[in-house]
Amino acid sequence: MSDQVESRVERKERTRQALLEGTLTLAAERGFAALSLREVARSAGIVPTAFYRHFTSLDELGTTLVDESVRQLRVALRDLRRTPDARLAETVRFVFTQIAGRDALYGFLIRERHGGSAALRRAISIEMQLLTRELVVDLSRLRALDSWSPDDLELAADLIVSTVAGHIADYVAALPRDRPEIVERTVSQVRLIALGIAAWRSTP
Amino acid sequence: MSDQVESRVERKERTRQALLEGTLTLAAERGFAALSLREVARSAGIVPTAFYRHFTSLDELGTTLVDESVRQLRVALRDLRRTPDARLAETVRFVFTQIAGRDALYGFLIRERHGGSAALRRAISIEMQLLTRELVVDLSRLRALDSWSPDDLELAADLIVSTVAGHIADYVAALPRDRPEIVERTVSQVRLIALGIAAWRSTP
DNA sequence: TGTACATCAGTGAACGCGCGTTCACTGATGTAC
DNA sequence: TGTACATCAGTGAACGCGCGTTCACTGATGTAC
Repeated sequence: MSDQVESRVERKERTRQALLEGTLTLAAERGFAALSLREVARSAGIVPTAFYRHFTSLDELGTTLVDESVRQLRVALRDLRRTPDARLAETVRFVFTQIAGRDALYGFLIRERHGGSAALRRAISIEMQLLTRELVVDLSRLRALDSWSPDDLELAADLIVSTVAGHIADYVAALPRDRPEIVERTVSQVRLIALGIAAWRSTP
Repeated sequence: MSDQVESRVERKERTRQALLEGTLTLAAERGFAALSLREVARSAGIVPTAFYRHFTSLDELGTTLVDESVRQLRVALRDLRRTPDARLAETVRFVFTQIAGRDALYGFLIRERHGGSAALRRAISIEMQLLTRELVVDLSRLRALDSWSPDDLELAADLIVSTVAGHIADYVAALPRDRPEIVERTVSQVRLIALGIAAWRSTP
C-alpha cells in the first residue's frame, strides 16, 4: 500500500479529474447545457462550494474539456504523421482507434460543436480549422496534388474532416457491435472522395 | 379592419405558433436543453400554466418542431424532384434557398441532431435516414449509376446528405455576407463527390 | 526529531430566486333553443 | 333576435424543490525554525 500516502496536490488533482469525468458522463446523457454545478460537484463526491476550488464556473470546466480532447487528438495525429507512408484508409482507421477508449470525451466535442454555449462553439470551431489546416499541409505533400491551388486543397481537406467528424458522432453513439461497420463506411467514403480528388484536375 | 373578429380557434393557433417561434428564438441562443417552460411561455406572452393548453411538456413541443422542420424540407425536395432534369449543383443551391428564410428552424434541427434529448435525437436520425433513402432512389435513376449495388448507392447518398447537412450548420450560424461562399463551397464539394462516384466503378 | 504556524481542499448553513406543476377561477366566445 | 348555458384559453396564488453563490468554519497537510 505504497499509495496510502498521497500529497495534498495529488488529492486535489484527483478531485479535479473526477469533476471532468463526471461532467463527461452526465453530459453524455443530457448535454452539457442542461447540467448544474451542484450535480457535477455531486458526481465528483464533493460539496457544491468546493467546486470553486477547481473552476470558476461550469463554462470554464467546459472549455477545459474542449481543450483537452482536441489536444489529445492532435497529438495522436502528429504521431501518425511520423509514419511517412500512411495511406488514407489507415489514417481513418487510426483516428477511430484513438476515439474508441475515449467515447465520452469525443462525444462531448461532437455534441457541443453545434449545441453548446457560444464560448464552447467558438473554441471547437477554431480547433477544427486548425485540424483542417494540418490536413491541407499533409495533402499538399502528395505528388498527385502538386499543381493544386491552396483553395482546392482546403476544399478537399474540409470535406474529409467533416465527413470523418460526422461519422465520429455516429460512432460514439453506436453500440460496440455496430462500430466496425461505421469505420468501414467512413473508409469507403473517404476513398470515394480521394477518387474525386484524382479526377478533379480534368475539370475546369 | 376585417380581422378584428377572430375566432377562439384562430386565437389559440396564434398562441401556439408564438410558443413554437419563441422556442426557436430562445433555443438559437442557448440550445433547447437549457430552456425552461416558464421562459418559453413568457416569450409567447402567456402565463406558465397556459402552456399546458397547447403541449403536455417542453419535450412534446420539441418533437413538434422537429416534425415540422423535416416535413417542410421534404415537401420542398419533392417539389424539386418534379423538375426532372435538375442537376446536382442546382439541387444543392435550391436546398439552401429553402433554408434561407427559416434559419431558426433548420438551426434547431442541426443543433438537436446530436445535442438534444434522446427523444429528439431519435426523431431527427429517423428523418435523416428517410431523406437519404429518397436520395438513393434519385441516384438510382441516373443512367451512369445503373449497375451500382444498393450498398454503393446508399454510401454515396449518405456522403452527400451528411456533407450538405454539415454545411447547413455553418450556413445558419454565418453572417449573411458569408453565406454565398458557403453555398458555393458545398456545391464544389458535392461536385467532387460526384466525380468520385463516376470513378468508383473502375476500382474493386 | 519536535513544535508552532500557515495553507487550503473540502464543509455546512444560509440566502434569494426561478423552476414545474396543482388548483380554483374568470370572462370572452360559441351553441342550443 | 334574445336568453340561458357550455366551453375553454388564459389567469394568479400557492407549493415544494434544486439552483448558484456568500460566508465563516474545520482539520489534515505542509513548512519554518
